[in-house]
Amino acid sequence: MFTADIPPNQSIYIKNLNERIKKEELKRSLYCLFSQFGRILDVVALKTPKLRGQAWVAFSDVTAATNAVRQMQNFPFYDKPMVCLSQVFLLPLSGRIQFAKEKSDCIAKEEGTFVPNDKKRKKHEKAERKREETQRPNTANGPTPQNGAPAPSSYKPSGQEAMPPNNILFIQNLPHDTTTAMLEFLFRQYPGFKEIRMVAAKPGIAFAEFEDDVKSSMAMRGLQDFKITPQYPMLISFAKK
DNA sequence: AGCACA
Repeated sequence: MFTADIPPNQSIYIKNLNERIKKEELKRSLYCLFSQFGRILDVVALKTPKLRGQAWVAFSDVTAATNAVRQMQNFPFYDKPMVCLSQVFLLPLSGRIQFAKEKSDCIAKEEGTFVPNDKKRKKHEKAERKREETQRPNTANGPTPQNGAPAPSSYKPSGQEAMPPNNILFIQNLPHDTTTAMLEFLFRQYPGFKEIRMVAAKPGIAFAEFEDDVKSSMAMRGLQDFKITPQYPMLISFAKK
């Protein structure tokens, strides 16, 4: 059963996020993290006192949202750093992802049922503005992503899709600052995951080992073309025997 | 802990 009595809908609500992450970074990370479940219409995160550490992700359909809630609940979250994009943030703990209580504005707008609520907005407007004024660059917190001008992706499909099934996957076209932890995060969602191996001397590629080739195939299907950054859809094939 | 979005 899902958390609480909120009926499934297109938007999910996430709480217990690391509050030190800047808003834009958090949104990008969540976008990256959840886009594996379907098309995302909007990610909302505010840093107001009441709303910090929380976020909403609106999907284009409830199936995607349902998968997101279900998968993330089964995820062995506890105390492991959650990694996405070049950002590491503390995970929401297991069970901290639910369906949103109310319809996201972006969805209401698509349906043509959107009605602005001035009262609520006015209140938060003030808080937001105040925050913006007092906000200063925050360098002391957490790792700073090293995203120096990403060279345009220079990958060419290598025809390895045709390799015979293998319990080990070969992953190409990764951003050069991809870490083992990021890939573990992505691949361990799939049953039978064993480990990620990267070679320091060869940036941009990695190996993901599964218990067998049926399980590795599932992960390949699920993560094929997953974009850790927008320019780099990952290219997954079976490793050479 | 905490359910919003001009």
